[in-house]
Amino acid sequence: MAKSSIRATSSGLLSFREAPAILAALRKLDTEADAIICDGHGLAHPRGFGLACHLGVICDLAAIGCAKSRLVGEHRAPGIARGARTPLHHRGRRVGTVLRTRDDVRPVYVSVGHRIDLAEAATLVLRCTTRYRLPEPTRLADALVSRLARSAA
DNA sequence: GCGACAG
DNA sequence: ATCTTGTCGC
Repeated sequence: MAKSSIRATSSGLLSFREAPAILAALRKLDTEADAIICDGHGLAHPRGFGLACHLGVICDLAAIGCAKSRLVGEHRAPGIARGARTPLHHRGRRVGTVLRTRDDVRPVYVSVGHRIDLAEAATLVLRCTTRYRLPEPTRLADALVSRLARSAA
């Protein structure tokens, strides 16, 4: 698909593409989830309601957005050390935290999804990133998907 | 009006 | 996201 046409107009609609599959997967879990760490944004969104918000409200669970890149907002560069952070603002509002999860790696964009505040969200992300840039749950999911994609070929 | 734009 | 080449570090 051309990167310019449909992709451009569908920006900010990640929820509508991925939420159905994610919800189906959550229903298959043997154990009940306590919180959801999303590979995408929460409040740091064009309409203030990203994937993490959708999933949190629908599942009535704590949810946080932990995106690999910026969608909206402005910020300064956080310090170079793990744990360093800087606020993300959009339209005069604090919508997230740009957090360095490892020394000298690109920071992640943390934002509130549902039933959790920004400080707690950042803390949880840090607790899940003792070893890699992205939260362990996200890494495990990515690894599983690429493994399945490989075996499907 | 044009470009930017989570994964 | 997906693909691909090249480099870096444990």
